[in-house]
Amino acid sequence: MLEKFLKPYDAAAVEPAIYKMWDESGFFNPDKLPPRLDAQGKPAERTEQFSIIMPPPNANGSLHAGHALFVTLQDIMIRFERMRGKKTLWYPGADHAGFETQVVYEKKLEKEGRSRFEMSREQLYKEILDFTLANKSFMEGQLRQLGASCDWSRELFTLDERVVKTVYATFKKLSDDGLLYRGSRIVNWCPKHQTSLSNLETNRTPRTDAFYYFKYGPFTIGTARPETKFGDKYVVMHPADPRYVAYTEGQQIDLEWINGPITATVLKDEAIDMEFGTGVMTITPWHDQTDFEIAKRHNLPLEQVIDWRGKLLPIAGEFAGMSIKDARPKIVEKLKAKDLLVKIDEAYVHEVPVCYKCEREIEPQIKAQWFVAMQTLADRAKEAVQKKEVTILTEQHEKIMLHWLENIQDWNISRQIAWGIPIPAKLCEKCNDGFIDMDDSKTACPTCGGPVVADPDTFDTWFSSGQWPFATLGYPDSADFKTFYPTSVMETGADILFFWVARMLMLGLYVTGKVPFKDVYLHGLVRDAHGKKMSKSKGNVISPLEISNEYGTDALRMGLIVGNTPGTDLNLDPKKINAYKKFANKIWNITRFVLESTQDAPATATLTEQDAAHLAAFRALSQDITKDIEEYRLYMAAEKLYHYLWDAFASTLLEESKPILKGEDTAAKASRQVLLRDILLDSLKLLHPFMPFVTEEIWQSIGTPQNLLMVEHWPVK
RNA sequence: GCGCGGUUAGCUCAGUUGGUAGAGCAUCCCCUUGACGUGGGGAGGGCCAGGGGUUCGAGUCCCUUACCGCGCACCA
Repeated sequence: MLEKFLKPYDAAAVEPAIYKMWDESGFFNPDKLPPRLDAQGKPAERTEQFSIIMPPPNANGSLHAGHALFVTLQDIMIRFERMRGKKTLWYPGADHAGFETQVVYEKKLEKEGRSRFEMSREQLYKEILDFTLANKSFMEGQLRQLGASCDWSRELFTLDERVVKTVYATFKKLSDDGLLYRGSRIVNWCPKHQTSLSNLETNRTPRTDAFYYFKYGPFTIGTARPETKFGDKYVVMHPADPRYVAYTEGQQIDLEWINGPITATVLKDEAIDMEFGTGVMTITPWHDQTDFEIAKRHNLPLEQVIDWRGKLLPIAGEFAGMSIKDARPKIVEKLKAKDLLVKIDEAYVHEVPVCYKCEREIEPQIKAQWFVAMQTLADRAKEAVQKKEVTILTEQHEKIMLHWLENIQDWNISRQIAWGIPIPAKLCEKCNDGFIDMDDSKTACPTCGGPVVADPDTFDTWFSSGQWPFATLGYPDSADFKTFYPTSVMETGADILFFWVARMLMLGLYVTGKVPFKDVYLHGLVRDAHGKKMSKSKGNVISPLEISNEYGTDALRMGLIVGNTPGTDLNLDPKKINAYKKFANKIWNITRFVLESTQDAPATATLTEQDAAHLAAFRALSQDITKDIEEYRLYMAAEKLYHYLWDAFASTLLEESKPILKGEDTAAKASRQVLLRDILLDSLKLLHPFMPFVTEEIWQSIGTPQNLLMVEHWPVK
């Protein structure tokens, strides 16, 4: 009887040593996994592969509960398949997380009273790189604490040269295939962060604003944004609107406007909603998507009214240089003084796009950017989903994905930030054209021969992240790519279904011709005990590392798994974690009892009829659990193990065993001893993917064969 | 506007292909029985949101209503 089982299980004391043992075994690396013993007991090669590419955590902060959840889910899958004899690769990485990290760093600068706009690009890049690399190693330590059995020898950073090369090759391929274009379009401009953003990086928030009605010659126009109206010289109405049949396309009308008399031109366009406002509007093509499209259709001039910082330009006359907020009431005041104000609707509820990071209102601006034409890519991805080349868990998310793919829009992949992969392109200073320059060799514009400068922009992080599965595995030639692509499962948060999963699917299919993963397992958000979203400002953030320290990583993992169905949110309650801490101790004590009771046990025995039935029931349960894991019902498998061990094994079987073990019937006693020992050993195997530390610790202590439990054979064929 | 979910015990949630409901926490009672008091044994508590339908049988499938939530979208 080992001394250590006389004391309660102390997770914090054993976990680091256990992890070290696994790590040093080399078995996280699929190339170093030990051979399997075949039916004849001979070593055999692992022929089937199983691979997961880890969603690379952002190297800009501490791991949060969502990270702990993905580590747990993926580690369970990997450990399960490794024990089942597959060649398992779990590929770890770290994400530079372009915009996200730059925002984090900018906040840090702000606290220090500094600003990115006061430093050179190079300086900013260098500082963020140092910051990121420091965080990266910190974060890796945390992944280890959570038990991640990933292959550290392969770890890749999203700014590593291999990734950049892959990304450049894809950029070039898109261009060669005519799927890439540079164009001046309306982009989502964040005046705080000074960059354009993709549609996914903006949120819409409902707001109540004033809606103004102004006299515009013979018309009354409605607007929520008087500050954009300075250059409005076109007045538009629906061609079928009976109220305005008297006016004809191209008709010119002299009228008094904000800063004096102007000549306005009448346009008819079907984009106008006759029901809205007065059915007449003036257009500001530089700052509105709809207006921009109308302007394009009618070939109208474009003029910027608001600058990149959100201040009015000289076109605004006396209001030039003012912020929107300051200018708006003054403009309205002036129009009122000129008797051009008709009325104000104070309770106009609409939704305005805001930057998803700073929540500042997005200012639509026209800017030349690189765009990827998405329709072809999306069509292929849609086909892959419909033909089940890739299976998305859950069906609900599959529908959401298809819906998104069907309504795909072109993707602006340029960002005006320093922290990212530079776009390998040059811009002409004369004709403003942009062109790809992969080897940085072009010195003149191929269109007009003008002088060129390097494109100062970087790629949207998701453009490179979208290529992560084949970038990590070394497309097209490496052995890893040939062995492990397509990967088995992509396990990630449902919240990045479009940002990441859809892009990986589209780009993976486009570049490699194959889906990047066969199954997609999406997890929901980890919320606090009451279902509230965790946030620093609410003060309800639960740190997985603290939980792990207090209750043990195994308990944390169980708390994250039991009751957590794919695609739905999970409430993390420390009380629940505590229940699984007790469970770890329960297993510890079960072991103690079995060890004490089986010291004089024979190696084998003929099972009594009753014991054979117990064993059969356990075998049936083991098969059930195996099937549950295969079909991604990890929550069911974990709960079944919990109940079997606590209720069936400990409370019932062990209690029932006490008289038998003390009894006179030696055959019955031997049978029961063998039964208890065998079930315990197999239970440890079944439980290992879920609670790797306590099971390995016990395995090492009672050590039948001196192997790591991590690479033992799964007890179900 | 279009699309997608949820509504099960006091609280937070499970319930795999339809076969008369489960967990954790909370509540109440009993137990210093040598594996474990981080325990053991037991109890209470649910017309599974309302209504309709399919079925021998529905929490589970279909329709509908109400409430809550989420995603997408260029209404000035």
